[in-house]
Amino acid sequence: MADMIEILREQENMTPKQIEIVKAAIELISEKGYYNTSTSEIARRAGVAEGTIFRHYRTKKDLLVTIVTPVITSFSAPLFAEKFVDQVFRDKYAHFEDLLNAFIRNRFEFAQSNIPLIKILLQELAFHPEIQASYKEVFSNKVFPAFNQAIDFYKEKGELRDLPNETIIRTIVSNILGFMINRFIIQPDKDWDDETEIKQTIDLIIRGVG
Amino acid sequence: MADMIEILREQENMTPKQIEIVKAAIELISEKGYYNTSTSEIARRAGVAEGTIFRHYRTKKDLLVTIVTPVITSFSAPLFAEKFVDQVFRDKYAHFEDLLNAFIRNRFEFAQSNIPLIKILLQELAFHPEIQASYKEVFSNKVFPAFNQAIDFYKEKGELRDLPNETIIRTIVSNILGFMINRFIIQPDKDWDDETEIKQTIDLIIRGVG
Amino acid sequence: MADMIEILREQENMTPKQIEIVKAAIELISEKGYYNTSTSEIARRAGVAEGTIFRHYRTKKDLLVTIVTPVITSFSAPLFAEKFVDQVFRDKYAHFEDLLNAFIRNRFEFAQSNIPLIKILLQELAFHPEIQASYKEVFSNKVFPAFNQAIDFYKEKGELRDLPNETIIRTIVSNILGFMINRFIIQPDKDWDDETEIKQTIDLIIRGVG
Amino acid sequence: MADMIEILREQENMTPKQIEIVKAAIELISEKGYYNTSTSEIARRAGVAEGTIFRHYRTKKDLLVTIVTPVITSFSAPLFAEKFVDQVFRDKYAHFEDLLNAFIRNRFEFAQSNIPLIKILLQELAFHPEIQASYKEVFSNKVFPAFNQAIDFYKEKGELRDLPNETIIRTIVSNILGFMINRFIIQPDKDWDDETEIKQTIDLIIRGVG
DNA sequence: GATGAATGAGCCTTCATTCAT
DNA sequence: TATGAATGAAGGCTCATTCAT
Repeated sequence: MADMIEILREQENMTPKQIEIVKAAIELISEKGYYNTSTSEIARRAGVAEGTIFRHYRTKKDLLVTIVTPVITSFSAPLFAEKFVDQVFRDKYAHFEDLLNAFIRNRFEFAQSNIPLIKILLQELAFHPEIQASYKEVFSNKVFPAFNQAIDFYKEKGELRDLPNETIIRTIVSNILGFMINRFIIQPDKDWDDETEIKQTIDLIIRGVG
Repeated sequence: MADMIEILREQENMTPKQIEIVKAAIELISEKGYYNTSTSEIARRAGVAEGTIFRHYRTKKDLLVTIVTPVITSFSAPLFAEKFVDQVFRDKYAHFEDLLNAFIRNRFEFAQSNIPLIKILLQELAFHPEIQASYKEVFSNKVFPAFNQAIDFYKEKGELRDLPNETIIRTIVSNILGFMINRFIIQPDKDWDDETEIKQTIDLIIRGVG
Repeated sequence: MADMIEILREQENMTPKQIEIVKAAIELISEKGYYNTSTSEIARRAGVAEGTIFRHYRTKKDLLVTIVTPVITSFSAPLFAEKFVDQVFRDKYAHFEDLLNAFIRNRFEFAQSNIPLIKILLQELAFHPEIQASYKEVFSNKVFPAFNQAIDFYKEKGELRDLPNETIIRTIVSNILGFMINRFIIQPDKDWDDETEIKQTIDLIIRGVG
Repeated sequence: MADMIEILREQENMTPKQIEIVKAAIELISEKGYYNTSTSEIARRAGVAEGTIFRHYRTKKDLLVTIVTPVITSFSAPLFAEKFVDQVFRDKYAHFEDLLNAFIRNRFEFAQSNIPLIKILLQELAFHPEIQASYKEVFSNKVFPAFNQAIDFYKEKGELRDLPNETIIRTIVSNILGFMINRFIIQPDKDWDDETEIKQTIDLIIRGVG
């Protein structure tokens, strides 16, 4: 799983100093939150002058948005891929459970590689309208439609109960996020048996909506 | 369902000005977050002098903790009641589903009456060690043990599958919170059919763990 | 040696609450200084409401002045007494040394009974024009004239060298204060042999100016 | 006599703004005292923004300590010099009176060049434990030992009476400080004949302890 | 007279942002 | 492009003083 910072670097053509700034910001903000992290602290940890931050990012909020926006996209990445729906329909995933299985494992690995970024996203989403807007746009234009199509597909195959799609999505997302938040944020140090937990999570969802 | 502010007033014997302060703080902090809300703004909205806040709460953080701590307790209130476990064992809830049904409806009403407070709790939990400590204490000493006993009880009756209790609890909590966060925070203005949603949530949980 | 607070009580006709206020103020201000002592703290230690202080003293500064002013007078008290100069001239003190001896012992005892008050006077004199004015008035109208007459008297008797009176006074005061400040403020816990120290102080002054 | 601010500038490598801040702080604090001087006032007089003060000094107290600490050292400077005791023993000062003479004149000039700083030291010593600690350390490790050696030396030469060293030191310090406080602080505007006053002060000390 | 809740001016301090070098 | 000293608005908090009870 490609690291988000790799993605950033390629997408945005970042200089080495910029990379240091972003890395420092991610570390500090994910640990202490946006409002408890000062730009001077970010600069210090990044090994640059405070002014350098503002040469690359107009404001502190700009830096946050730059960091968080791609995460929103990437976290839902599989659902974006044109081929995602194609694959569903081309029987790449014979059963909904196969799709769910692939989806969870893929998102689990992504989360594992990007814990700090996801912490930031979850924590700051509540406070920054810019982030909310970005999230809503991605969700309603990409995530929801892709999910919708797939769900309709498996409903017709008789693999999903006749529940409102929103309810099914909510159930899937709640169970996955509920697991991951426990796994990576609340009890990261617990001795987890990931394989079993993932299987159980899939099973619980399937029993509910399948 | 008694309003939290009622509870605060009675428990803490608050003066009218104090009530205004707490009300203003809840409104503002739930809307904009703790760090975006200044004490001068709270004072203005409460119709008191800024100094008055500090006569009643030593620090701004103190005010937050005073607001949030009882919510932690109250949100888990049913599980506290000595009689909760008693009731379970005395066959008040013949089936696990009955218990779940009672629990969800009760918590739904509580949430409905205290949306701003619950928003504050969820939003600020990440940033304030004091709140985390308070939450952890309540969870591990009260919520978890009560849940545990009840789950064991219904397991023996064969109504719950042989999953780890933690997994069962996580499933219950994830689905309930997932619903409520959507219902009250993300899409509060949507035209919800609460009765149906609640039934579905219960059903989804029961299918998963039952 | 009558305690200053006794004097205050008699002179000012103070109520019991007032006495408590003044006592608390003296304790706290002498320990921590005027600016580090809040009126709320004084009220608490005095066991009265904060408002009560302002019923008796228009301002906090007023309270300080009320406390300090009589100390200025009392510290120079012997020199005030009409009879002081009389006594000198009526040969009560045959030699300057006798006078000095009586004076130092008397002032030593006074200081010993009123350490906190004298600390306050010395510490706050620098910052409060009101106190300075009071001090200057007493010094130039009472202390200096009385000293002057006595010094002239013993000069004529050939017991004092022909130094400017101001220099003689400064020497006397410097040596006495130098001793007392060490004795009561800088090293109050040292194991002092007061009798010897006093005799030495007298001797040092006499050798200098005698 | 090098001005203290010169010393500060060299020792601490201060920027021009810093020098202005320190100068303004010295002026204001010596006039009105630490607690009557606000940082905004210091900034205004220094011609800098208030924030600039805190870029150079972490707290207001820090600024005070930075100003006062070197004064404690410098005021006792001659006694520090390795050569001071050497000089005494190498007969640079044949008689105690020569030493005292050199010492007083040197300290007189220092005081004259640094009146505001010495006022601050004397005034604030009472209220700031940090300053007290610094003073005590210098006094007990440097001033007292140097004085001690010199006194013992002249005692053996028969030039000082057999008084406790502490008493001799107290007499010297009391008389010198007594003179200087009158000269520079209490009556700075009087028309002083410094030469005569200094000679008299020396004479009074020598008569007392010699 | 006594109370103590309420006031609000003023303080110290932080920090995102600017700009001359 | 990078620096980091300087800025100044804004924030949390203290405390002498007032006043209705």
